[in-house]
Amino acid sequence: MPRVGRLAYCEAVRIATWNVNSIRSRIERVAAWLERSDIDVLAIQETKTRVDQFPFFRFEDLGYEVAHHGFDQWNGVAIASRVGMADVRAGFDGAPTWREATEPEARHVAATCGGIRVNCVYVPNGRHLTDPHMDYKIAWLDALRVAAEGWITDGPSMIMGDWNIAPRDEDVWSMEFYEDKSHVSPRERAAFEAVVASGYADVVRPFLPGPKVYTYWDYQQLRFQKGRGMRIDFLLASPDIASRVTGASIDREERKGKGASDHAPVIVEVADV
DNA sequence: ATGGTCGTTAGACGA
Repeated sequence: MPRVGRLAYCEAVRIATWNVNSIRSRIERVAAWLERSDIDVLAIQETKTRVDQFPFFRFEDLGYEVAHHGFDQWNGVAIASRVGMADVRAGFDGAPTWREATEPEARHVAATCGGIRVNCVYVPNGRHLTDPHMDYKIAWLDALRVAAEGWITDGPSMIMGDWNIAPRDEDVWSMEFYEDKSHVSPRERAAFEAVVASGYADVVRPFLPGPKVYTYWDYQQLRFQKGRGMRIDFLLASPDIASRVTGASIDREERKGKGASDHAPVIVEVADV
Protein backbone atom coordinates (compact mmCIF):
# COMPACT_ATOMS: atom_id res chain seq x y z
CA MET A 1 0.00 0.00 0.00
CA PRO A 2 1.35 3.45 -0.85
CA ARG A 3 1.68 5.92 1.96
CA VAL A 4 -0.89 8.62 1.50
CA GLY A 5 -0.08 10.87 4.42
CA ARG A 6 0.91 10.97 8.03
CA LEU A 7 -2.56 10.70 9.55
CA ALA A 8 -3.37 7.65 7.44
CA TYR A 9 -0.55 5.85 9.21
CA CYS A 10 -0.92 7.44 12.58
CA GLU A 11 -1.92 4.59 14.88
CA ALA A 12 -2.51 6.82 17.86
CA VAL A 13 -2.37 10.36 19.10
CA ARG A 14 -0.85 11.02 22.50
CA ILE A 15 -2.57 13.84 24.36
CA ALA A 16 -1.50 15.24 27.71
CA THR A 17 -2.30 17.89 30.28
CA TRP A 18 0.19 19.50 32.65
CA ASN A 19 0.06 22.36 35.11
CA VAL A 20 3.67 23.50 34.68
CA ASN A 21 3.62 26.28 37.34
CA SER A 22 5.41 28.85 35.14
CA ILE A 23 6.41 27.99 31.59
CA ARG A 24 9.41 30.31 31.66
CA SER A 25 10.98 28.65 34.70
CA ARG A 26 10.07 25.16 33.41
CA ILE A 27 10.64 25.42 29.66
CA GLU A 28 13.73 23.24 29.42
CA ARG A 29 12.12 20.55 31.52
CA VAL A 30 8.91 20.71 29.46
CA ALA A 31 10.82 20.63 26.17
CA ALA A 32 12.90 17.64 27.24
CA TRP A 33 9.77 15.84 28.41
CA LEU A 34 7.90 16.51 25.15
CA GLU A 35 10.80 15.17 23.14
CA ARG A 36 11.21 11.90 24.97
CA SER A 37 7.49 11.30 25.64
CA ASP A 38 6.28 11.40 22.03
CA ILE A 39 3.47 13.82 22.86
CA ASP A 40 1.27 15.13 20.03
CA VAL A 41 -0.89 17.58 21.98
CA LEU A 42 -0.14 19.17 25.35
CA ALA A 43 -2.58 21.34 27.30
CA ILE A 44 -0.62 23.58 29.66
CA GLN A 45 -1.90 25.43 32.73
CA GLU A 46 -0.34 28.15 34.86
CA THR A 47 1.99 29.49 32.20
CA LYS A 48 2.24 32.57 34.45
CA THR A 49 3.36 34.81 31.64
CA ARG A 50 2.30 37.42 29.14
CA VAL A 51 2.01 36.30 25.53
CA ASP A 52 5.05 38.39 24.52
CA GLN A 53 7.18 36.54 27.12
CA PHE A 54 6.07 33.04 26.13
CA PRO A 55 8.93 30.86 24.82
CA PHE A 56 7.20 30.00 21.53
CA PHE A 57 10.53 29.39 19.76
CA ARG A 58 11.40 26.49 22.03
CA PHE A 59 8.20 24.65 21.05
CA GLU A 60 8.59 25.55 17.38
CA ASP A 61 12.11 24.07 17.45
CA LEU A 62 10.50 20.77 18.44
CA GLY A 63 7.82 20.94 15.74
CA TYR A 64 4.90 22.19 17.82
CA GLU A 65 2.51 25.03 17.11
CA VAL A 66 1.37 26.89 20.22
CA ALA A 67 -1.73 28.83 21.20
CA HIS A 68 -1.25 30.79 24.41
CA HIS A 69 -3.61 32.95 26.44
CA GLY A 70 -2.15 34.93 29.32
CA PHE A 71 -2.22 38.50 30.59
CA ASP A 72 0.36 38.57 33.39
CA GLN A 73 2.04 36.42 36.05
CA TRP A 74 -1.29 34.88 37.10
CA ASN A 75 -3.01 31.89 35.54
CA GLY A 76 -2.31 31.50 31.79
CA VAL A 77 -3.16 28.55 29.54
CA ALA A 78 -1.69 27.15 26.35
CA ILE A 79 -1.97 24.30 23.87
CA ALA A 80 1.02 22.89 22.00
CA SER A 81 0.28 20.62 19.04
CA ARG A 82 2.19 18.84 16.29
CA VAL A 83 -1.01 17.50 14.68
CA GLY A 84 -2.52 20.84 13.67
CA MET A 85 -3.81 23.94 15.38
CA ALA A 86 -7.03 25.45 14.01
CA ASP A 87 -9.80 27.74 15.26
CA VAL A 88 -7.94 28.96 18.32
CA ARG A 89 -10.20 30.59 20.87
CA ALA A 90 -9.37 32.15 24.26
CA GLY A 91 -12.13 31.97 26.83
CA PHE A 92 -15.70 30.72 26.52
CA ASP A 93 -19.04 32.52 26.47
CA GLY A 94 -20.47 33.16 29.90
CA ALA A 95 -17.20 32.77 31.82
CA PRO A 96 -17.49 34.95 34.92
CA THR A 97 -14.99 37.62 35.85
CA TRP A 98 -13.34 37.84 39.25
CA ARG A 99 -15.42 40.48 41.02
CA GLU A 100 -15.64 43.64 38.91
CA ALA A 101 -12.80 42.84 36.53
CA THR A 102 -13.52 43.93 32.96
CA GLU A 103 -12.19 40.72 31.42
CA PRO A 104 -12.29 37.06 32.47
CA GLU A 105 -9.02 35.61 33.76
CA ALA A 106 -6.85 33.57 31.39
CA ARG A 107 -8.23 30.14 32.32
CA HIS A 108 -9.40 28.64 29.04
CA VAL A 109 -8.00 28.23 25.55
CA ALA A 110 -9.31 25.93 22.83
CA ALA A 111 -7.98 24.69 19.51
CA THR A 112 -8.77 21.92 17.05
CA CYS A 113 -5.83 19.54 16.91
CA GLY A 114 -5.82 16.33 14.87
CA GLY A 115 -9.61 16.44 14.53
CA ILE A 116 -10.23 16.90 18.25
CA ARG A 117 -11.56 20.08 19.80
CA VAL A 118 -9.16 20.48 22.72
CA ASN A 119 -10.31 22.66 25.62
CA CYS A 120 -7.56 23.50 28.09
CA VAL A 121 -8.89 24.67 31.46
CA TYR A 122 -7.43 26.05 34.66
CA VAL A 123 -10.28 26.01 37.16
CA PRO A 124 -10.11 28.73 39.85
CA ASN A 125 -8.76 27.74 43.25
CA GLY A 126 -11.53 28.22 45.80
CA ARG A 127 -8.94 28.74 48.55
CA HIS A 128 -11.30 28.10 51.48
CA LEU A 129 -14.89 26.96 51.85
CA THR A 130 -16.07 30.43 52.94
CA ASP A 131 -13.77 32.48 50.70
CA PRO A 132 -15.36 34.58 47.91
CA HIS A 133 -13.07 32.68 45.55
CA MET A 134 -15.14 29.56 46.25
CA ASP A 135 -18.30 31.20 44.88
CA TYR A 136 -16.28 32.35 41.89
CA LYS A 137 -14.98 28.81 41.35
CA ILE A 138 -18.49 27.36 41.42
CA ALA A 139 -19.82 30.06 39.06
CA TRP A 140 -16.90 29.42 36.69
CA LEU A 141 -17.60 25.67 36.66
CA ASP A 142 -21.30 26.26 36.10
CA ALA A 143 -20.52 28.46 33.10
CA LEU A 144 -18.10 25.79 31.84
CA ARG A 145 -20.88 23.21 32.13
CA VAL A 146 -23.17 25.36 30.00
CA ALA A 147 -20.41 25.81 27.41
CA ALA A 148 -19.65 22.08 27.48
CA GLU A 149 -23.27 21.25 26.70
CA GLY A 150 -22.68 23.08 23.42
CA TRP A 151 -19.26 21.59 22.69
CA ILE A 152 -20.49 18.03 23.12
CA THR A 153 -22.89 18.46 20.18
CA ASP A 154 -20.28 20.02 17.88
CA GLY A 155 -18.07 16.96 17.31
CA PRO A 156 -15.20 15.13 18.99
CA SER A 157 -13.96 17.15 21.94
CA MET A 158 -12.02 17.01 25.16
CA ILE A 159 -11.83 19.17 28.27
CA MET A 160 -8.57 18.79 30.14
CA GLY A 161 -6.59 20.59 32.74
CA ASP A 162 -6.20 21.43 36.40
CA TRP A 163 -9.66 21.26 37.95
CA ASN A 164 -8.63 21.99 41.54
CA ILE A 165 -11.15 19.35 42.61
CA ALA A 166 -10.68 15.84 43.98
CA PRO A 167 -13.95 14.17 42.94
CA ARG A 168 -13.64 11.13 45.23
CA ASP A 169 -12.42 10.55 48.76
CA GLU A 170 -9.73 8.23 47.41
CA ASP A 171 -8.35 11.13 45.34
CA VAL A 172 -6.70 12.73 48.36
CA TRP A 173 -4.08 11.30 50.70
CA SER A 174 -6.24 12.00 53.74
CA MET A 175 -9.93 12.93 53.91
CA GLU A 176 -9.39 13.75 57.56
CA PHE A 177 -6.91 16.43 56.52
CA TYR A 178 -9.12 17.84 53.76
CA GLU A 179 -12.58 17.57 55.30
CA ASP A 180 -12.80 21.29 56.16
CA LYS A 181 -10.75 22.47 53.17
CA SER A 182 -11.22 23.28 49.52
CA HIS A 183 -11.14 20.70 46.67
CA VAL A 184 -13.31 17.97 48.24
CA SER A 185 -16.53 19.73 49.25
CA PRO A 186 -19.88 18.40 47.97
CA ARG A 187 -20.43 21.70 46.18
CA GLU A 188 -17.20 21.46 44.21
CA ARG A 189 -17.69 17.80 43.45
CA ALA A 190 -21.24 18.42 42.20
CA ALA A 191 -19.97 21.21 39.93
CA PHE A 192 -17.34 18.86 38.48
CA GLU A 193 -19.80 15.99 38.02
CA ALA A 194 -22.21 18.35 36.26
CA VAL A 195 -19.58 19.04 33.60
CA VAL A 196 -19.00 15.30 33.24
CA ALA A 197 -22.77 14.75 33.03
CA SER A 198 -22.99 17.06 30.02
CA GLY A 199 -21.71 14.05 28.09
CA TYR A 200 -18.04 13.65 28.91
CA ALA A 201 -16.09 10.83 30.51
CA ASP A 202 -12.95 10.77 32.63
CA VAL A 203 -10.73 8.75 30.32
CA VAL A 204 -7.87 8.22 32.78
CA ARG A 205 -9.49 6.68 35.84
CA PRO A 206 -10.48 3.42 34.09
CA PHE A 207 -6.79 2.78 33.36
CA LEU A 208 -5.49 4.14 36.65
CA PRO A 209 -7.99 3.33 39.40
CA GLY A 210 -7.22 4.58 42.89
CA PRO A 211 -6.58 4.76 45.68
CA LYS A 212 -3.20 6.48 45.91
CA VAL A 213 -3.21 7.68 42.32
CA TYR A 214 -2.33 11.37 42.35
CA THR A 215 -1.39 14.15 39.94
CA TYR A 216 -0.40 16.90 42.39
CA TRP A 217 1.72 17.07 45.51
CA ASP A 218 2.21 20.26 47.53
CA TYR A 219 5.79 21.53 47.56
CA GLN A 220 5.65 21.86 51.33
CA GLN A 221 6.24 19.25 54.00
CA LEU A 222 7.82 16.64 51.71
CA ARG A 223 4.39 15.68 50.43
CA PHE A 224 5.69 13.96 47.30
CA GLN A 225 8.28 11.96 49.19
CA LYS A 226 5.61 10.93 51.67
CA GLY A 227 3.10 9.94 48.99
CA ARG A 228 0.66 12.61 50.13
CA GLY A 229 -0.93 13.90 46.92
CA MET A 230 -4.22 14.67 45.24
CA ARG A 231 -5.81 13.67 41.94
CA ILE A 232 -7.01 17.02 40.58
CA ASP A 233 -5.90 16.99 36.92
CA PHE A 234 -8.35 15.33 34.54
CA LEU A 235 -8.91 14.64 30.87
CA LEU A 236 -12.57 14.40 29.89
CA ALA A 237 -13.57 13.19 26.43
CA SER A 238 -16.74 13.05 24.37
CA PRO A 239 -18.01 9.48 23.75
CA ASP A 240 -16.51 9.16 20.25
CA ILE A 241 -13.05 9.94 21.69
CA ALA A 242 -13.51 8.11 24.98
CA SER A 243 -14.24 4.84 23.20
CA ARG A 244 -10.90 5.09 21.38
CA VAL A 245 -8.69 5.73 24.39
CA THR A 246 -6.29 2.80 24.65
CA GLY A 247 -4.24 3.82 27.67
CA ALA A 248 -3.39 6.46 30.23
CA SER A 249 -0.50 7.34 32.50
CA ILE A 250 0.71 9.86 35.05
CA ASP A 251 4.40 10.67 34.71
CA ARG A 252 5.47 10.86 38.36
CA GLU A 253 9.09 11.12 37.25
CA GLU A 254 8.35 14.74 36.34
CA ARG A 255 7.50 15.55 39.95
CA LYS A 256 10.94 14.45 41.07
CA GLY A 257 14.08 16.46 41.61
CA LYS A 258 15.02 20.11 41.56
CA GLY A 259 12.99 22.32 39.26
CA ALA A 260 9.86 20.15 39.17
CA SER A 261 6.34 21.54 38.89
CA ASP A 262 4.04 20.57 41.77
CA HIS A 263 1.89 18.73 39.19
CA ALA A 264 2.80 15.70 37.08
CA PRO A 265 1.75 15.39 33.43
CA VAL A 266 -1.23 13.15 32.67
CA ILE A 267 -1.23 11.37 29.30
CA VAL A 268 -3.81 9.47 27.27
CA GLU A 269 -3.44 7.61 24.00
CA VAL A 270 -6.27 7.85 21.46
CA ALA A 271 -6.33 5.32 18.63
CA ASP A 272 -7.21 5.94 15.00
CA VAL A 273 -7.89 9.63 14.98
C1' DA B 1 9.77 25.57 65.27
C1' DT B 2 2.09 26.72 65.13
C1' DG B 3 6.10 26.67 59.61
C1' DG B 4 8.34 23.91 56.69
C1' DT B 5 8.18 25.44 49.32
C1' DC B 6 7.68 27.20 45.22
C1' DG B 7 6.30 30.79 41.51
C1' DT B 8 5.76 35.76 40.29
C1' DT B 9 8.49 39.54 41.34
C1' DA B 10 10.94 43.27 44.68
C1' DG B 11 6.83 43.48 49.26
C1' DA B 12 3.57 40.80 49.08
C1' DC B 13 0.52 37.51 47.14
C1' DG B 14 -1.03 33.11 45.25
C1' DA B 15 -1.04 27.88 45.14
